Amino acid sequence: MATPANLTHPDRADLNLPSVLFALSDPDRLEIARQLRAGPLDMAECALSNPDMPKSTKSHLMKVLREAGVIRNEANGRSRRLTLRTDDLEARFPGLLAAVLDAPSPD
Amino acid sequence: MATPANLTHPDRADLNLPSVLFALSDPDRLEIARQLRAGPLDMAECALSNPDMPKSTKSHLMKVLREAGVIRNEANGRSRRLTLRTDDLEARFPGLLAAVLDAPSPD
DNA sequence: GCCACAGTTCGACTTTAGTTGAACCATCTA
DNA sequence: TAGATGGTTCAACTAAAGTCGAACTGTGGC
Repeated sequence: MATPANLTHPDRADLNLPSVLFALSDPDRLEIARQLRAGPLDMAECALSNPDMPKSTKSHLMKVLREAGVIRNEANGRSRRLTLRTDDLEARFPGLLAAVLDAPSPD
Repeated sequence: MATPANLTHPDRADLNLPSVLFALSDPDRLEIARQLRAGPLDMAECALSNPDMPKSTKSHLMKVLREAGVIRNEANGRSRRLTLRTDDLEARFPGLLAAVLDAPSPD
């Protein structure tokens, strides 16, 4: 199996619209994407609605975003560097990311 | 219960981003939204990937789109008139609908 | 080396979403 | 007003997604 240190990421050409929309259709995952808009963050810096969320659950959220191609998740010392795949998403789905992240939510 | 003839639709102000993204994250539902882009259609005119889909399943797809506020579903004689809520979506989530419907999909 | 740390993965479980036949409800037509 | 038509709703089931403790892995500090 893939070692935890080397996670797989879909190629830009393989980004799939339904998967991206699904990944962003969860309030927690959407919030993560919004936080990453200003630049990469280490995983521990990513604040969620529920600060007591178990790390396995948080890791799962990241997995869904990563497998959809919304974020990159790379080893960074003992931590994890999370990066929004802005360029890839813009190239494949022009205007989509901005429209989603700029949209009012929850209200 | 609400009679089949009078379905409820969320107000523009109540449109919720995660619900809209979720509704559009299914290939069949996305396809329906795309078909409605050119203008309203009667339900029977809406062609799906699987032409043998049971009507209860098709009705369910419409329900998800309607409850998310993506489409209107109104009585039209013995049929149903489906309308994309373009203006409401644009007002609440500017650029989102166009970005989604213009995006390449499945490839 | 050993240990603490930050995160991933696994496995079992709960929850939510999708699927479908059957019953039902309006509407149109004869 | 009876029957056919086009759809919704219900109920029961299947499938998929979320949750989270426990075990595991790579890294850094001592």
